[in-house]
Amino acid sequence: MANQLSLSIDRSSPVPLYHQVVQGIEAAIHSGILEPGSRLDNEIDLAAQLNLSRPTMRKAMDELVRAGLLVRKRGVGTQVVSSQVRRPLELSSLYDDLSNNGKKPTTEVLSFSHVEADPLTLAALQLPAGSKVYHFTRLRKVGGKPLALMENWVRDDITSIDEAQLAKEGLYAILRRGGVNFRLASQRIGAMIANDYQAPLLEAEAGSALVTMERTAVDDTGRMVETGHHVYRADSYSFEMTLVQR
Amino acid sequence: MANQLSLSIDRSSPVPLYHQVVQGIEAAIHSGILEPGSRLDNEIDLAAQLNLSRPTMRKAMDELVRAGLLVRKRGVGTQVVSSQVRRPLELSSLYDDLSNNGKKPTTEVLSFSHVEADPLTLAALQLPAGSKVYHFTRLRKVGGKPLALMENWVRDDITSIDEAQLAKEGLYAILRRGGVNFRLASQRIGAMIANDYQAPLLEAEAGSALVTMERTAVDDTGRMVETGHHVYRADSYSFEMTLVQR
DNA sequence: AACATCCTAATGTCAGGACAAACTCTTGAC
DNA sequence: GTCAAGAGTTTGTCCTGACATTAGGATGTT
Repeated sequence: MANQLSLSIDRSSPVPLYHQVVQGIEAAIHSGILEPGSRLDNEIDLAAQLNLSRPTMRKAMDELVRAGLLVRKRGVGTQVVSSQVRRPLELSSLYDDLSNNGKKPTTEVLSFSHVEADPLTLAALQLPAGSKVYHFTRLRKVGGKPLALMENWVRDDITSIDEAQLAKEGLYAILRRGGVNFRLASQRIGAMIANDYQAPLLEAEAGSALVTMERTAVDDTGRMVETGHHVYRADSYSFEMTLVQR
Repeated sequence: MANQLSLSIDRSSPVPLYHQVVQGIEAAIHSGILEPGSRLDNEIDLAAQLNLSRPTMRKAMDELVRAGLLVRKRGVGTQVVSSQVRRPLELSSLYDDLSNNGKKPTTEVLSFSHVEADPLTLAALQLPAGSKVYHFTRLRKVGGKPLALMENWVRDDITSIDEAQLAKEGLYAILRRGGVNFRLASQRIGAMIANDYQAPLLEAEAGSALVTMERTAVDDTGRMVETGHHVYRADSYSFEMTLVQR
């Protein structure tokens, strides 16, 4: 049952070999060369076809299994999963998500200040008393229609932020350029009713449904970098994700 | 900087060695033996201390990094992450989540039928025309208070389901006992306003906010097993999750 | 024809080694 | 005193090899 998925591996590339394999198989699945449900060759043959060792091949397949694209069964083989699934929720900003989907988001900075953090923010970011933070609220629109109302607090000892930057690009892009390597974020998603402040800004009726998200992001040194409270129009936004059993 | 985390590895156990290490370190972190921010010994020493090879040790640490408990940096070492983060959203049912938190959920079956699937359900579960499915709605309460209203469709060629079972335990427990090995699920979380049907059942006022979730679950053979539409009282439920950068 | 048993194929686990790349700290030069 | 070069440490990648475990088909027996 040969399944020639003619990938090419570039051994002089700085991209690790197993990651090249991941990208190759991912592309083959998304382009339809590998159909949902079809079986792959066994690991040993695949490794031999690409002149790789089995551990390297396995590491690549491990990632694809984790991502939910492949399913392995001992004694049987490896199959392309029935597809129709989305990528897992990524550690990215709304701005990135929209840009990647070809949309053109615009940002309106409603307020911006550099102030001493209130006790709740100190706790959320685990900062010592008296620390200053950036505090700002933004309104994000897509195609002229309001989508999200975002309030954020960011520690100020990483990179400086100004209002003009925030209007031009996403918060995460600014922070990444400031040297922040995000590692993880914990977030909570819920719902609420639009209040009298939110409704007109989002051009929604008072009493309509909003999706709420609270998030705190941590960088690779363990610092809490950013915390925020966002609300989205429920008729225009929802969170999609894929859960993988481990 | 020795960091004796006296784990014991049982080589005669059927549990893989790397998984024993994962459990051991996980326990050490949760019990506070390994404090947040503390550095672990390097991989080679750790492997030697436990009489393991480096690849085995690395595989264990890979899992912990993926789970967000550890952070590695080349040339520097491995640290316990600042903690305070929750476990990732698991592929589990509401019933399991509540039971694990010590709550005592009760389930009321509002409707139950075994019927031909409508076109939307056929598409969601990728079934051939004319297939029959179980269709039921349930109301879940905790401490006597309504929390969730759940409508589900389940394919009928896996295991039989009856009303009495659904009142006693969670859907996923029934399916797992029927031989289903869940692999992944894709879900969408959003918000809506309680309508006249939902509000009285959830003992909420009409017009109050609800969290909505739509989910389709896939087993290890690639079959779409179950799809459902759930709504939760926004004042009693929200989705918490940890996102890990990869 | 039905059933239990063996065999094969595939993934799962584990070992040991080698070199590359990145970060830190020290040392040295200016 | 400041900056740059280098050494050492630690993780990242990749290889070869071996055996265990499981699923499913083939085989043989009753």
